[in-house]
Amino acid sequence: MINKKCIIRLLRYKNALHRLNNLGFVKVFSDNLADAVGVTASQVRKDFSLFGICGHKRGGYKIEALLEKLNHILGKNEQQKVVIVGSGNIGSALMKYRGFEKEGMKIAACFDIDPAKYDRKEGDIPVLPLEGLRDFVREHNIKIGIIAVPDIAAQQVLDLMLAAGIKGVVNFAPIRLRAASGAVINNVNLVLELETVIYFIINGLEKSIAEIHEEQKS
Amino acid sequence: MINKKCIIRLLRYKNALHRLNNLGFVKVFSDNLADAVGVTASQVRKDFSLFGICGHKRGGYKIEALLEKLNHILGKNEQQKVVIVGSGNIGSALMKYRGFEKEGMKIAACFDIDPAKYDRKEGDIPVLPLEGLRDFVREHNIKIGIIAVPDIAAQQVLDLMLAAGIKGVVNFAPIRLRAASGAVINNVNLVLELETVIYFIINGLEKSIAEIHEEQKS
DNA sequence: CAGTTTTAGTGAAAAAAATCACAAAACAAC
DNA sequence: GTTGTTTTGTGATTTTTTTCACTAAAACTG
Repeated sequence: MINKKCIIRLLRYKNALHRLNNLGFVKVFSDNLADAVGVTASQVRKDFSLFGICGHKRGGYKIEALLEKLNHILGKNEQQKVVIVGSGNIGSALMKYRGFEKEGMKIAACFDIDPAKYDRKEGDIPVLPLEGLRDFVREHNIKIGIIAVPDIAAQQVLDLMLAAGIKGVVNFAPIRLRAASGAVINNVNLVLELETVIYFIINGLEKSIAEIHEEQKS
Repeated sequence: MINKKCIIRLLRYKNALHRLNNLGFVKVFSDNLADAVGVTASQVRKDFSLFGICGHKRGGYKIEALLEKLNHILGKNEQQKVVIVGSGNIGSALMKYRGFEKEGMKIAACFDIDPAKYDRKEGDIPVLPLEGLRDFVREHNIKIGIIAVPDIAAQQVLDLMLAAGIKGVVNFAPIRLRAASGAVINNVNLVLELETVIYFIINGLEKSIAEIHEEQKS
């Protein structure tokens, strides 16, 4: 009964709660959260019920307490270190993107095969030769990697990562990578995200579908 | 019975077929495709069945014919023009990303409020003042937009886009935007993609979940 | 304090999605 | 041309996910 989709919704609730919290709100009702995340109020309550989270009849949920519970369920936020492989467009955008830090993730380094990309300047996130991946990952005990290389190289990079000891990967190459047993792979295909929207628009299905909602991970 | 998820799978099949085609293959079996896309062979056949696509018993599917049928169902590939709003990390990465062109999409222009970002050099994708969005969209009859601005500005940008006549949006700001009726919004939350992987790793659920697979669009 | 309203919590029901299982067609081998 | 094998196509079944419908607690109202 407790499944991927449910976990993903919990993560979304958490994010939404964060935002509400920063805005100074103290409590929420199931339908506020539902709204923020794009599901029904029933769904929110059922999800919480599944994890034994309970609020107050007529009083909703205390945001702070709720966040605490969610953090507990989702695994407390010790900062996770992440490496990126591929310092092209997407890789370097992710390197510079501030959003990860905010949520307690740190990009420890980026790796590339192109010496022109190398960067060891103090203050920058280092861009290092791919050969160093294995040692770096081991030394820093890194579990999570991001693949931002062309599709042709993606499988090879994945193999390297897994060999180095990485356990979870977000793959931005437009090819589905398969998880070896014991690893988690989340394939994110940017082109597909756009194509999906295009499909619904050119086929005039706007009416029927206000929201496309799905996730793809592996 | 014909739903979003199914459409998304069709798009994936199409992408996979493209790849196989380029590799010189001429026919596929349902299980090849299943493999490439990460579903079961039954699923592939059922999806095809739903759209009246049929192959040859024992002979599988001719890739070329299949692609043609899929293109027909998914709306023939006339090149779609797209605008981006936000010329920051993600926006400029997407601008430079070659993957869109390959699939018949063209980034017509990018818009920003920061004059330092403006770029009208011949050969580059132009980066223009946000004020010009409305006219540009109308003039070029653009239906699809990408939001790559900070969360705080996202809703405002969406409103602008919709007012200009854009019908479908991919939103990279880490906040869920709601579709006005008649519009399609696909929220892509990069941080969440990473968080999801982290969750499954730190909770040691690798065994149970080889693949996280879902999409979220709105 | 009795009545009214609001909102959580949850088992039951419904809907949606995926899988199974098997018939039918196509081809191969002999 | 009979037998055996492979692979599609699809109705039936199962599983999963979502929604419904109702109870009960809490908080207001006057």
